[in-house]
Amino acid sequence: MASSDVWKAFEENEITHSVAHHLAAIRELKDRYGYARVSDVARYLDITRGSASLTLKALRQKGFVQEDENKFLRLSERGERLVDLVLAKRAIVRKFLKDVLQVESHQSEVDACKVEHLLSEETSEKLLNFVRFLLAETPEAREFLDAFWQTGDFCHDEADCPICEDECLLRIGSDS
Amino acid sequence: MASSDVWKAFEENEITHSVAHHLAAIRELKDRYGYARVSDVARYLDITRGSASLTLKALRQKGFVQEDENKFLRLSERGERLVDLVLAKRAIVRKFLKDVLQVESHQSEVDACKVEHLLSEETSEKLLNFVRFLLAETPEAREFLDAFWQTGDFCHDEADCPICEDECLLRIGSDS
DNA sequence: AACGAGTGTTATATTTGCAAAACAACTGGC
DNA sequence: GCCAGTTGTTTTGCAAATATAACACTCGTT
Repeated sequence: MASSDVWKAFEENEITHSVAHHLAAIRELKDRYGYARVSDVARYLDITRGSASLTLKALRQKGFVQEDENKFLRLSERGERLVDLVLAKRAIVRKFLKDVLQVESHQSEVDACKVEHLLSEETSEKLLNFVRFLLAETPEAREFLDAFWQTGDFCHDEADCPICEDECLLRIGSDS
Repeated sequence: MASSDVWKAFEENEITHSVAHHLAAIRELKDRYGYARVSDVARYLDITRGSASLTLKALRQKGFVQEDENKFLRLSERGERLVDLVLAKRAIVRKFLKDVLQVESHQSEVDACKVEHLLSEETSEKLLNFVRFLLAETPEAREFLDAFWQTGDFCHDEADCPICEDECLLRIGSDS
C-alpha cells in the first residue's frame, strides 16, 4: 500500500537550499571582491548577520567552510566541490530552460535556482551532455531545434501524444 | 550587492513537497480503493495518523480538501486542479529524464518527485511541448535522438562547449 | 454490557531558518 | 585617547513542518 520510499527521499539531500546559497555567496564574494566575511554573506543574501553567523558556524562544524585568522571565510575542499556541483547544476538547468525551451529569462533563473540542489549527479551529467549536444552546431541538432522552435505549440490532441499514452497530461495545457 | 530576490523565491511556492504528496495520496487512494480517510493517507505515506490529521486539517481550511459526513476525504475543485498540475509535472519530468536523457528508472522517479512542485507553469508547459515533439516520430526528432544516444559522452573539451563559454562546468564531468 | 481494534484529534516536542536585540571587539578619524 | 561605525556572536522568539504520544470516539464481536 505504501509507496513512501520515493517521496521521503526529498529530505535526504546533502544540503538545503539555504545552505547552497550561503556557500555560493562565499564563492561569489571572493571572486568579486577578494574576500567574504560573515557580514558580507549576510548583506549579499539579505539576511541578518546573526542568521548568517549561525548558519556559517554550522557549516564550519560540518567542514564546508573555514575561517581565517582575520575572520575571512573560505570554502574547504569539500565546500568547493559542493559549490562546483551546485553551480554547475544551476547553470545547466538555466541554459536548458532559457536557450532550448526558451523559457523567459528571469523565470529560467528562478526555476534553476529552485532545483539546483535537488538533482542527482546522474541527471545533471546527462542533462549537461544533452544540452551540449543540442547546442553544438551539428546538423542533426540544428535541424531539430529549428523544427521545434518553429512548430510552437505541439500536439494538443491526446491521440498521438507520446506522453499521454502513459498518463493523461492534457489538462496542463488546456486551462492555464 | 544583493541578488536576493531570486533565491528567496524558493519559499514562495503554492504548496510544499509534503502537501503535494498528501493531495496525490488522496487522488491515488480514491482511484484505487474508492475512498480515502485520514488513516489511509497516513498509511500510504508512512507517517503517523496524527501528522496526517494536522496536515489535512490545514488543507481543509485552505480549501483543497473536503470531508464527507463519514470522514471520507475528497479533493475540492481547487485541490483536483492542483493535483492535476503536480502529477502532470512529475510525469513530464520523469518522461524526459527516463526516455530522453535515459536516466536510470528509479533515479528518474526520485528526481521528478523532488522537483514536481517547484517548476513554474511556463517551464512545465514548454518542457511538455519539448518532450512531445522529441518523442513524436518526426524525422528531425528521430535523427536527432539517434545521433544523441549514439554519441554517448560528448565534448569533454572546454574549447567548443556551448555551455562552458558562459561558465565552466567541466568540473562536473571530470571526477565523479 | 464490555472489550479490543481501528480511527481521528489534540498536546507536546523537535528541527530549520530567520529576525531582533544586546553585547563585546575592533577600526579609523579627530 | 575617545567616539562612532562596523563586525561577529549570542540569546531569545517566532513560524512552519513534522513527529510522537496520549486521549476520545465508534463499531463489531462476544
